[in-house]
Amino acid sequence: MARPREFDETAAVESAMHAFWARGYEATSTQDLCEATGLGRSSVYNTFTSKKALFQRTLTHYSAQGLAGRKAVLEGPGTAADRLAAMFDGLIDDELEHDRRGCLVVNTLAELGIPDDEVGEALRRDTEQQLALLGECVREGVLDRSLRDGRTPADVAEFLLSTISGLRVMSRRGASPDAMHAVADLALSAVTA
Amino acid sequence: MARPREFDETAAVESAMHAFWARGYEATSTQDLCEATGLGRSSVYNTFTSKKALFQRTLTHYSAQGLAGRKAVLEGPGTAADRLAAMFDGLIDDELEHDRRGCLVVNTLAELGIPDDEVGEALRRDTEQQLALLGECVREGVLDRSLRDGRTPADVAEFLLSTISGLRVMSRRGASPDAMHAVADLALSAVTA
DNA sequence: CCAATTTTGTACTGACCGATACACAACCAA
DNA sequence: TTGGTTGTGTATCGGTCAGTACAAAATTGG
Repeated sequence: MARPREFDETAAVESAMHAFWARGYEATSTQDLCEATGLGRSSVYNTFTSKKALFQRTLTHYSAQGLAGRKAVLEGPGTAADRLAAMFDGLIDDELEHDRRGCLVVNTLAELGIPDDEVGEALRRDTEQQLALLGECVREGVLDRSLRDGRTPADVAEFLLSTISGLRVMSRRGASPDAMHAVADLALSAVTA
Repeated sequence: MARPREFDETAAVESAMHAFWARGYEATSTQDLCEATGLGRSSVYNTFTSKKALFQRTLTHYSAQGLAGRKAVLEGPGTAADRLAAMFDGLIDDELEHDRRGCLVVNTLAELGIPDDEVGEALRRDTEQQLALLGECVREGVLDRSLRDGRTPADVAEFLLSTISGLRVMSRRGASPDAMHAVADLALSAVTA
């Protein structure tokens, strides 16, 4: 047909994701994105149309990646309570490994809220899927008797997601791992049987 | 001595605060700040030195205001558990009244992390004071037997502050008041006797 | 080898960024 | 009234912003 790409599109999205993740949407310039991806301006705009469109791509990429990892933990072995504990441990480890950048979705929600465009849609979709995943785990926990009954799974899922967000913000302000583990433990104590 | 100011400095800080609060630090331009405060560029720079310095002023102003309000609730009447419940109710009402802008401190933490300057110092100071206030309330709750014993007040304070941050993010993504109340209630159930 | 098609590099666009220079207006002390 | 001092308005600074124009380069099917 014509001249082929000289780069891997997914790898470029991944690189752009790290740039946005580290600096936030507004503070990341198109120049930053070129340097992060190694692409020229032409290639960036030819492939991704605009800064916002590329950001939306990175968001959905981040979301899919994060959901897959979380799903692997929440559908793993052990009781639902065990799996939730593992999820929190994983989150804290992740923060320590990734320089306390927080969660791209949480950071974006705080910076932009839910904008009335595709970015907002991506944020909403991620939230819905997180809640669905957590809600399913809660339902399983009621059955395996590791989680308390009495609240709707949806409410407990909201509580867990809120705790996740709280931990992400906590990490962002540099709280100690011990403090974060204590918070996760206290949150778990509210839902375990 | 010389020509007097034609504006109230505190009122200008308050206006700038709302601009930063609504749009975030990076997305708020000096032009926005001039329009929000009603001042000319000269007056802004003559009075506040730089955009960042003005932002730091708005942060400390916001923090002092928020801490005063929270202190009034947490040192009010009733058991410690009652006061914590009132705090959460107040937070949710506040979010609904203020167009789900979240908390300026939480939004800034998510957007900037803890920068190595006076802004970072202001963020740290606010966190410390929030934790101190919450910790004191927890200590009182152990004494009046409305709160569970067994965790250190510092850990419980971290949990409560994390829940507050979580609720702020939750509000930012447009969660329903019912869902937020359910989260606050579940968090309270983890700490009440 | 040649057209057709797409990617790439370079240069550039107008707009806006944060910040400043400077003249002038407005006040106070004397 | 005058001199000193400070606030204000206007015009502007160099730099960077997101985005584009366009020609050269690289590939395919014919």
